[in-house]
Amino acid sequence: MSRTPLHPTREQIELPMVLDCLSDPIRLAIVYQLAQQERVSSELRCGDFSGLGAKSNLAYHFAKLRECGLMQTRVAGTNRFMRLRREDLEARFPGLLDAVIKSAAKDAERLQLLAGCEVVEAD
Amino acid sequence: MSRTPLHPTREQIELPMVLDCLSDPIRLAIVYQLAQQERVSSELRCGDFSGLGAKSNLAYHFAKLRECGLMQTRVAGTNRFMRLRREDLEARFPGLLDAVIKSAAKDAERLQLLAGCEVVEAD
DNA sequence: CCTTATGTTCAATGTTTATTGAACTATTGA
DNA sequence: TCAATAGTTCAATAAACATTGAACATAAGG
Repeated sequence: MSRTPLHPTREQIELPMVLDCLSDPIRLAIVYQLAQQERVSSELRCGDFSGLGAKSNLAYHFAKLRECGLMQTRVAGTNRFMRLRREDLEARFPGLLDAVIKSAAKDAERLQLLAGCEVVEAD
Repeated sequence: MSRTPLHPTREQIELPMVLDCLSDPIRLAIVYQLAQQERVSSELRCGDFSGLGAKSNLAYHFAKLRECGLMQTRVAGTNRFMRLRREDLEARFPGLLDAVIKSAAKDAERLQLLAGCEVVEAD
């Protein structure tokens, strides 16, 4: 397995790529779940999203989320911890991420955003 | 030419479709141009976007923008007038459209948003 | 009428996309 | 050292997408 993957710099983050990333229901669910969890911890493992699909498909979506600058991946042992790049996104596109997450929250059931993912309390 | 095309009701507007629509550079440019023009007039003709591509390709993008609920089309003679469905979008996804348009404005040159479209003063 | 202007629709093309299962890599812990 | 765990990568597939030009429909103006 390669080392920690490449991420775009803040300046390299592009609006169309970000919007396209967020337009996929699975990726939107990943981002939403990360945002929900933020009050508890800013990071989640890949495995915490297993309710959203098969491992290899999730890896594909994780890669897209990384490439467009929405997420950071940190390697720790056999785990990868993901977090939203809130500050970078806020710097590039003020208010955008929040607006999307709030919009998603409004439609949470319609979007089946929480399919199979109980939000776990940190210990 | 068929009569005024179908538009989704406010409640039928879906977040992923809206984001996907806005993720295409040409459609983003159309929305941006409509938003810029709003201070002068809330409507633009299809032909006003001819700087963005070939007619048939634009018609394709117009259809997408209509189907996802971002635009309204009004038929008047041989012209079609388009306007942003601001109120419906604000009701469904508060703050989202503004955040996207502001983000686009920030990157206007990078996105080549105004390619071939001088904003015309109303008379 | 006939012509012109405005858009849409259609068919064809090539590209990108999401999804799957299998193979692979790397790390942990027994 | 061996097995189990966590993720990624690859190849294959089917579906969706953007783009083009030609054909079409409709309305306006001479």
